Amino acid sequence: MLYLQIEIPKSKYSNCFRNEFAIPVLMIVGQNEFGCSNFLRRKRKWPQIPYKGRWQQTFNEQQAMETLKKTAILDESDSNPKTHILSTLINSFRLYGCDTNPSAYSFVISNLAQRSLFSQLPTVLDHLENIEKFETPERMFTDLIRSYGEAGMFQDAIDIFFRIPKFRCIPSASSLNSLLLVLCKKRESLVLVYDVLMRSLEMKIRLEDSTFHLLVKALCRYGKMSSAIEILNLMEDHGCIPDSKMYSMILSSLCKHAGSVEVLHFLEEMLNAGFTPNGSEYVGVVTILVKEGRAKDAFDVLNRMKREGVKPDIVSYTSVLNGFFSVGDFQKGEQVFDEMLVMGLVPDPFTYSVYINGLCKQNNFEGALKMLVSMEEVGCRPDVVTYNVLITAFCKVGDVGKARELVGKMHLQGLQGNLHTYRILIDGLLSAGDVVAAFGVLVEMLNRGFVPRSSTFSSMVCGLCVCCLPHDALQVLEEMVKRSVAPEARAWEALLLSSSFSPSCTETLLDLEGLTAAN
DNA sequence: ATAGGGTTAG
Repeated sequence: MLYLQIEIPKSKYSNCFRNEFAIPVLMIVGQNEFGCSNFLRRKRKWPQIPYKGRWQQTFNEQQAMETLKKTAILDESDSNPKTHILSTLINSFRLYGCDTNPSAYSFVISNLAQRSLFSQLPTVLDHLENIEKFETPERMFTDLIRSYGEAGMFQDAIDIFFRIPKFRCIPSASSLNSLLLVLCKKRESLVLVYDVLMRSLEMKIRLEDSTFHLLVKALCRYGKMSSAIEILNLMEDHGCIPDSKMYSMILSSLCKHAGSVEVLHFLEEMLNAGFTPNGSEYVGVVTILVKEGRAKDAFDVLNRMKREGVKPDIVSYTSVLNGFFSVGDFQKGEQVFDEMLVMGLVPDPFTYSVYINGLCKQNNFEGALKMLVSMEEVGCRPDVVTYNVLITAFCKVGDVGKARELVGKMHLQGLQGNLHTYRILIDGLLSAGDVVAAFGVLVEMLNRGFVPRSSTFSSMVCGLCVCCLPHDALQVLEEMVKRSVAPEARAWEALLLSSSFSPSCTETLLDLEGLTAAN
């Protein structure tokens, strides 16, 4: 049915309806059983025609709702409305001679919640509970619980949930879920979940897959992994079946929040349940094994992937490669690298950085530089990390000349150094005793907005003092204080010693020390 | 289908 609202002059038809507003009259157009003219002619006969009674009742209820909504809107602009919205609700429906209905209460409750007028809710709810006779739709409570949650009123959310039966409504998993979602929003309210679940079971609410799903999701988010697994195992008792998504969530979260033992154990459980992790979930497993120095086990997982029909990608190979190199098993690393190529995988800058780092660790600098050239030859552009790896290696062996050369090469390729580049280079130059060059790089670093570590700053101060440049040293110290980096004791000592000949320096120094102490 | 997941330093 298509409805069209038009305004009819009040004087002519004001007896149609008991409405003090300008009355919008519903004209029915298109296909309907009344027709426009019938509608107006038969208006007085409606009460006598029983089969049209329902239509009229609906119509009156609509009119009452309109009045209620209009008044509510008027009240919204009024900062201090005179009447309680419950009175408006009752009056609007009384005006049209019809009974209040669930939609009216839904409107009033969501209206109050939207306007954060929670203090008015108890009156409305009491009336709904004690005076009304209709069965309240559960939807009203799920919405209200969500609103309480958004307002941080967790206890009210809990209270209304347990009060649902008093409103002639049988609570199901949907209102339980809405309450659980509220309680899972904050870590502190998680402790209330258990009690709510127990009481829900007493109320004979049937837990659904969705209930377990949201609980597992929340527990994973907070890293409460043993609880998440416990919930997963509880599902069967309630006639629910975990899906692959839940296993995936737990596996990925375990990689973040637990150790490799738990991860491997759960991986077995997941596979036994008939679910296969996807590529990135496997990467997580490989990565945690590598992080714990279990390169061999990581490699086993790689082979496990192949057996499960998941092709290991460049990321998992790079991780395993890194695993073998970081435990010093270079032979196995080389083997993995070759296997990766055989598998048709194309190394990317990550892979090359790891590989070059491995070569450097073996002191094979020639090989590392060759690798840099060959990656470029195959069209893989080295990135900042690739250069940082090489710069670190050359700084470590004291070849700062080569390190600076690499920085130059990097710049030529349009690559800017990052925070690490500067830290590595300055530390390297200072260890090599090239204080002046280090000072130059430090100035550039500060100009680019990077903040050196306290140790770098302090070494710089000491270095400048040794070179009899106390004024520059003092300047560096000032820059530190400006950036809230606390100087190490050796920096103060070096400066105090070297500035003992210059009273003005000492004065500035004491001021700075006071400033630092105040911080 | 996509991206992101994997690298240095400490």
